Amino acid sequence: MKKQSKENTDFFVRVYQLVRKVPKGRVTSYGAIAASIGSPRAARMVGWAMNASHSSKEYVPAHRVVNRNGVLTGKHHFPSINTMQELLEAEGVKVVNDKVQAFEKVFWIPRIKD
DNA sequence: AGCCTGACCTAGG
DNA sequence: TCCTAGGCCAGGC
Repeated sequence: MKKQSKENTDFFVRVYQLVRKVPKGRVTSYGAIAASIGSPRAARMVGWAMNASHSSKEYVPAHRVVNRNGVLTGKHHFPSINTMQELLEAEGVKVVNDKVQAFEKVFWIPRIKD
């Protein structure tokens, strides 16, 4: 079953919808998202999708997406390198040295099923 | 159609 | 423990 629904949402779109489901004050990892969409090895693509997220009409909380180490690897891609951290802190996520504190606790496991 | 890039992840030295 | 190398998938040129 290669093709799924006619919607056949592109890889990017799938990521966007999933990231949008990330609750405030929580973060997730690229690999987790990739795995949730069915491509655990496409973690890189997730980041790429984030880069194109600005293309998405809907708002995508890319700041809630970090790498497996809980480090804000994508902070450099934000308007300001401090934007990502401030956004997270504004949501209650503590970030120190560009790294999410209590990452395990704030880590949110994405799931397609609502 | 082929080569390069990228906000990652895992493994080996 | 830090550094290097490879694989991975999709998009851009």
